[in-house]
Amino acid sequence: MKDVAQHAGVSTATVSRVLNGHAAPTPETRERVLAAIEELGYRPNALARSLRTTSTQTLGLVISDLLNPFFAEIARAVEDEARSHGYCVVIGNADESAEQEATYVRTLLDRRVDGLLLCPATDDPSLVREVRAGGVPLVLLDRTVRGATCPVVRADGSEALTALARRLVGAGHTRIGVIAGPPNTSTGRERTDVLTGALGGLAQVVHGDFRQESGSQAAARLIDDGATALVAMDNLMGLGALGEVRARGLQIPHDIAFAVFDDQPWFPLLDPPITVIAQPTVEMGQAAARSLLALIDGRQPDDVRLTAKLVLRGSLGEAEL
Amino acid sequence: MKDVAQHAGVSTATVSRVLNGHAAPTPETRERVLAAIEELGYRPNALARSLRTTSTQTLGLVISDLLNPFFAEIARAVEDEARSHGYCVVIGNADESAEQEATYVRTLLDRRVDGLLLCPATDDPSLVREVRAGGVPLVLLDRTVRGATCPVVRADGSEALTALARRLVGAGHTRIGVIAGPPNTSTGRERTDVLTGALGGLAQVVHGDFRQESGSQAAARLIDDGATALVAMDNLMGLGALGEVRARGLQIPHDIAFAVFDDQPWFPLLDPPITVIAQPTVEMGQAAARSLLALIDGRQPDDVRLTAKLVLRGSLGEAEL
DNA sequence: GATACATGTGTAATCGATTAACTACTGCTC
DNA sequence: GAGCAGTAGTTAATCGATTACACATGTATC
Repeated sequence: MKDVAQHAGVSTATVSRVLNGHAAPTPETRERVLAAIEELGYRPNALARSLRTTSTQTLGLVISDLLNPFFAEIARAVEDEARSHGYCVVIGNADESAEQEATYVRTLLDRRVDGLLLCPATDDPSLVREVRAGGVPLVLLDRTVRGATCPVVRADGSEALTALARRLVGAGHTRIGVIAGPPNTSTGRERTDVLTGALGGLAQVVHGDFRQESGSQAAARLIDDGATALVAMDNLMGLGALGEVRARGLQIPHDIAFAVFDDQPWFPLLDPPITVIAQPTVEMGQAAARSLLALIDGRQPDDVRLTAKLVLRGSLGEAEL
Repeated sequence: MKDVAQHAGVSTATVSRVLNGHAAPTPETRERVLAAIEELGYRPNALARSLRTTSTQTLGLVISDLLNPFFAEIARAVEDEARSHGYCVVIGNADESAEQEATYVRTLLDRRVDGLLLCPATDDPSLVREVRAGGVPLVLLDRTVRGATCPVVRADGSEALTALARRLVGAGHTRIGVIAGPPNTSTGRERTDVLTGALGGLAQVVHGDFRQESGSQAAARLIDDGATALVAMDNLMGLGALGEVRARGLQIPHDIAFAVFDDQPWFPLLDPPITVIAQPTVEMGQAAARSLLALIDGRQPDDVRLTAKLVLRGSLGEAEL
């Protein structure tokens, strides 16, 4: 910057003013400064600027698992929304580990992100408290924590799950295997509660960890126990469960009915296409980004609750009639 | 930091030394400082530190498309490798747009990342030159550019593609549809060149843009033209093509043989499972991160060329016998 | 011609860390 | 007891920007 100033025969203050679009500098001065910038290929140091202004124009996004397309889609939506408001997004991948999540959150705070989006790995509120104590704007995404004191953006699957349960029961299934998420996550618990509640005593629940491998194992146990229908509570466990079904040579829906929470582009390609509960991922990402930007802006956004939808495709068999 | 110093009855210099593990401070002083840090909940400002040390302990990673699981896997691997060396990764999503790619690269440079990993959207070398001019360590990943002057990490699919071609020709296919990537990307061009070369005059090429929609369209045209085999040059176009095949009610492999460049966890679930050329994504990400860290360390890493493998699963029909 | 006021620019403090250079103290040797 | 070495800690410069305040100049007013 000093070089630019010297080159243009002005002070660094003037260069800064030109850079920040202040009213002060003469058109002619501005011209000279811009020419010098161009000539020297100068680019301002964002670190120094942020240090001075205490604003980084950056949002932190800590997600549970980058390999999970559900979160990848969300990340993508957050990023688009943030960019359109002049913000950058730094993505942290917690890998469903509370420890790694905490590490990432602290790293992002140390780098002074202007706000933080968090998909909590567990419903333990201590990390959230820590962030709040630092005074950094925080929005929770997809999952919440006990006694959350910040805006939450998530999808409500109750209606869809209830409809799904009604169909399964109506079709005469009496042993319905539920591949549930971890009970220490809000989504894991709530989805399972709603579904088992709606199924009366017909549900058998096995908890997985939102990963493919646990889906296969859970499916194996449930099938062994005589389940005639399987519902996986997220797409990765669904993938694993499908593998197990396939490995055993079972036919969907003839031998077993099948549904998954979360849609994926390839579900329609299976034979039969898989019935899912689709979450509005793009809207979730957008809403979360918008809430966070509002918070940064000093406003107090409301919680956002979007609706997940049951998409019937055939893998439930006669339950879809 | 001043507060901590005051609280512990020492100067900021001493606090800094404790923080950075210098030898100087007495165990007793260290104890007092740590206590003060704990008590005040002090966390050092990474911006200020980076400004002073000119090191951010951050790598930039600009990928073509975050929604493409191929890149998501790579991102994940890069992140893991970087973290194990104490580095953070900032991911930028270029969305297959050269313009957005350039914007992101500049943003990351402005934030003074210690090094940059780039999956170039096109083979235009100007952006690479710009980065090199700034003296920032740079490694290209998956794709290269014309006259690249920096280490490149990629997967070589020549052998696998040649083997694939041999099988298709051997099985008597004479109209083989190739859904190619954009000709202005190195991977798009090279894969297509190798495959069409190995197929002699039997290939019909339609170019897509590495996205799902273009895969469907290309497949539609190729099927209309009488192709009896389809090869998609990346997983998203493969997804699109599969949708088109399915929409037309064609049976794989009876009506049409099918193969895809890139493996995906759900390919084995289809009926028949899809034959693919699998790239070692994790190794690519690791190697790229390692090369970049070496470069940052002042060493000169060699280009890395990993090998993609043909995985036969049944979607080629008799070509797999 | 003195006074007031607007306008464009420069000076220097500041953000929060790191670190070279310096000072003060302790203990040892001759 | 002077001289020296070694250790622990302080002072102050520095990184590269922003911005309050001061200053100089030009114009309008009486």
